[in-house]
Amino acid sequence: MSLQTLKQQALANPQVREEYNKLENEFSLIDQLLSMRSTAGLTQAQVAEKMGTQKSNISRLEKGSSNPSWKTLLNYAQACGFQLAIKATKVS
Amino acid sequence: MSLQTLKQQALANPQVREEYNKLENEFSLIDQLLSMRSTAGLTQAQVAEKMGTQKSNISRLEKGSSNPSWKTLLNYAQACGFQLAIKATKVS
DNA sequence: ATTAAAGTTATCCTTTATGATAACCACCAA
DNA sequence: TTGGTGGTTATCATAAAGGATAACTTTAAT
Repeated sequence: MSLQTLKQQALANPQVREEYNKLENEFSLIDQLLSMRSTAGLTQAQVAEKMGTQKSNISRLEKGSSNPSWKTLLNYAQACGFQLAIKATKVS
Repeated sequence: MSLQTLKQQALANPQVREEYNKLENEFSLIDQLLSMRSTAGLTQAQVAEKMGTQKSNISRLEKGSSNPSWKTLLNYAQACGFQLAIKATKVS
């Protein structure tokens, strides 16, 4: 059995799929944060300053070890010169 | 001077515009939550049950008086049968 | 090899989001 | 009018987010 089919079977389980989807979303969230800041050409310290906080907090945010609030996401995006919206897509 | 031009002038101020953008985003967030649940045809109590919480908390969430965490948004979306992503668009 | 800048990690403290419960309002059907 | 359903509000307790500071690692430049 290949890894692919193993993954398929695992994802056939609705419970597993839910967790998987959540993980995917978390990954993409962090990716988006990083990509916003890098295309803005800003350092963590610069973003922190614009947000009125500390660079260590930005690092914590970007390392994915936390669970940011919506307002924090908005502020971060704004500091990087972006506007934010959520995209909801029907699943299953 | 018309209301329109007054608004334009106000929005010409970067600080004002930042706040305005944040508000717009907050509105659209709540709209999306409501729309997810209504297209799913679920009651607050049903969503609450799927999320493992209480209907009063769902109400609080939807009334916009709070600032939900990303995971809370993911859970809510999932309970309504949606997947979530953030869309970042360059501004100004 | 040194230095400086960028990023990471740990810790403490304060604020706030979230869970839980209970009482309430609005509406509609029986 | 009564009962049921969907939604709201208030309050409390607890878990967790976010701010601040400091020490540390990594990386890049000279």
